Amino acid sequence: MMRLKKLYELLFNLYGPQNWWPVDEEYHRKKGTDKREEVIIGAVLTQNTSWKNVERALENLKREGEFSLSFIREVNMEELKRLIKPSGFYNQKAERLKDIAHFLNPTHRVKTIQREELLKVRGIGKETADAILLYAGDRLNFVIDKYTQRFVGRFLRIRGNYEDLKSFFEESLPRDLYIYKEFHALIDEHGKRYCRSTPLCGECPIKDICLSASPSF
DNA sequence: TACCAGGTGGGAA
DNA sequence: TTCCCACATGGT
Repeated sequence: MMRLKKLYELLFNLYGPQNWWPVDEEYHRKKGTDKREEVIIGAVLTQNTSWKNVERALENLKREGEFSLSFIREVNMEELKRLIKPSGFYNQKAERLKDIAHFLNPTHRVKTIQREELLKVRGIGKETADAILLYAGDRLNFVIDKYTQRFVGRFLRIRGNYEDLKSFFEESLPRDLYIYKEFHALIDEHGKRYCRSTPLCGECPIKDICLSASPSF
């Protein structure tokens, strides 16, 4: 079986660095806000939503509000819903953002918070928790999403639940933050281009190493 | 028109 | 435990 690290290198050579998580560095420099809070807000807004729609919501927040948890805490609920509306599921997401913003107050710093604590917050599931820990907290937590499950299912014939796959990646890869961040983003990029739910295997540039001749999911 | 997108929580089986 | 559904906007 092709080693995971080799697969990472293959995708990296194919697509180049993805530089996730995208944040507006200049905005945070000027405003003196914490870019990690933009990651947290984006992680909730992107739940089952295309990033394009999340960007619209983030633009609204930038224009009429602020990328900060203190803003989320203070803003009126109806106003928050209006701002994040383009990202869909805005009723739930507004409530979740409020919950998270109150939970991640200054006594709970992202750099030291435990995964189990994050998972207790309503609206933070495993994927969102790991995305926050990895991209906002620089913690070695590999993020598993639908693309990742599809990818290892097809390319490596490996299936399992969230924790199984997370352990597989974490035990197989070097403990390197850059690789964790890039590999997850690269898998998503490949998933968007070719390894879709209805895959474009004929056009896939790495179909030769795929173990799935007839993808079933 | 139908499907999908950087998921989660809750209830039924 | 596993499966199914609601949650909602916007692109293809």
